[in-house]
Amino acid sequence: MAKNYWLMKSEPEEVSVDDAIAAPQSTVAWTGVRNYLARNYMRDLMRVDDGVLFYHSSCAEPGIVGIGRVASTPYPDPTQFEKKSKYFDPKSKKDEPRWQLVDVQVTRKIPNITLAEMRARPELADMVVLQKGNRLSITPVDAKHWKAITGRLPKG
DNA sequence: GCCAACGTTGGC
DNA sequence: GCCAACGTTGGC
Repeated sequence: MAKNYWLMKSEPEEVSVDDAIAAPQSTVAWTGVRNYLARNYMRDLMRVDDGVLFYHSSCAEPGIVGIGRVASTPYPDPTQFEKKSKYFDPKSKKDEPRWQLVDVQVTRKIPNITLAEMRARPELADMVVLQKGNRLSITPVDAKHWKAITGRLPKG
């Protein structure tokens, strides 16, 4: 089965690429997704070893700051059951969890490919994340876009 | 802080 | 099932 590729947004004030790299195995559980389409991508379409573009959002310089991989099969997001969490979902049942997530492992940090830089590159113009009105925190990435982005990174 | 875009909720 | 109101995202 061919690999799929994904762009996953994280607010650096919550989980930055450095936070992820500092975590055990440089791996973090992708908690807090509360959008059904984004959930469905994780639950139904992601496979272990799919490629991940780690994106910083809601910050001074939004952009792609790391490369990673899907590091687990889907499982229930624990924060949906934590009453003190801002991601608590009172409608979710333990025996029928509403929100699923995957683990993401960051394999390397890269110099920020900013949103402005992405928009300036014609070969990236039809990336889902760049489309007008897109707000999804997880979007699929075409293999051609993955190659265009990862194919011209500095060594390291 | 503003606001465009879009998802969710709830009354009917 | 419709749709107005409301909430959230996220760039600027």
